[in-house]
Amino acid sequence: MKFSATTCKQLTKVLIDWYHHHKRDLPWRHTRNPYHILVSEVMLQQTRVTTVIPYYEKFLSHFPTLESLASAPEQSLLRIWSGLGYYRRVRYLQAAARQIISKWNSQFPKEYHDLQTLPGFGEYTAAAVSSIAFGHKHAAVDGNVLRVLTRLVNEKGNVKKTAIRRKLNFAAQSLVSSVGPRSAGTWNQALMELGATVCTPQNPSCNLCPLKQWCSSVKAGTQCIRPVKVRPHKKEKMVTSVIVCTKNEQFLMRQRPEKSKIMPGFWELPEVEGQLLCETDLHEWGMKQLRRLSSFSHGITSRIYDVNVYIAASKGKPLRSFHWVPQGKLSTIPLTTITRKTLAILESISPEGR
DNA sequence: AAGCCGTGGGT
DNA sequence: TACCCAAGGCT
Repeated sequence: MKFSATTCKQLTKVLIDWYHHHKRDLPWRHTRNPYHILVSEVMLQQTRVTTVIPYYEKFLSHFPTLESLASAPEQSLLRIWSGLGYYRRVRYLQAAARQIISKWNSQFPKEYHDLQTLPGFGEYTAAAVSSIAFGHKHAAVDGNVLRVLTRLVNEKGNVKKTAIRRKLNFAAQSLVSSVGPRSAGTWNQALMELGATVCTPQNPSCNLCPLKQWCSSVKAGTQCIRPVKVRPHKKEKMVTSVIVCTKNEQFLMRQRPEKSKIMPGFWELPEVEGQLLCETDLHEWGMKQLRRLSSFSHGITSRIYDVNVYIAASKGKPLRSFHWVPQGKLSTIPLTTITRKTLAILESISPEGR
């Protein structure tokens, strides 16, 4: 499982050379600012590069420094992050910024073990930041690297298991240890780039791969069945109804509670489980049903929602938990994606707002 | 350790 | 359509 010192030297040199010729031009590859690199790493967690790019630019234009992030109101954080998903990430990011200022005297920690004490920093992010921003030799093992290494050594175990992870982490560490001084970040990114563009989950381009000569899977012809995948649970189907209730250019909305497990602090239109069949519930909410407009599909983690959109009219006093939000204020508060999709449908039907 | 946390794009 | 994800971390 362990590569020889000679193999490590050759393999890393070949891949780093390949990287210099084939790397994509990405915004976070033009900076050495550890905070900016951190923002990119957090955004890229479980999120595609093409999705991240506009969010990265927008986020840094609003919060260009650790200090500006640390002092930002939570609502403005959530608003900028809205649509990117995994909203806990941005809360951890702000908590980390505040810790760096308070516990580290505003000096960005350079050591892997110091970085790992910060909220939102797991093994991967600590290794990525310490190597990319500071050149420290820690293996950043993400999903791409896991796949590349699995194929390289033709690992047939389940990469979700910690025992297998340990083996692959060990191989990754032996490789990063062999690169030249200050090249650890380049090496880690090269390995990830290979996984993202050549050693892809489906139909890997082995003919284009600079590591082909060392790849055990290519020798065995097993690259397409590595890594072995375990069947995830089927997504649970759900039905919900969103109610658009307007009055005087205002929308009836509520804010999700801070203790909510999902999307805490975000604003949303009134929503109930299932189809909206009778109007009696609506009356309690201070609404009366007018008509069903349309429906759309939206997935949230392990569930897939069939979202029905209804238009209702205001009638009497709304529940205390609801607020009238002026249309012009919608762009200043964090909205759930279901709410943004619903408002977009409305917009497409009557562009001027009603 | 396994399950949860979002989303949009590709097949 | 239904399924597969994409630079993970936390509980």
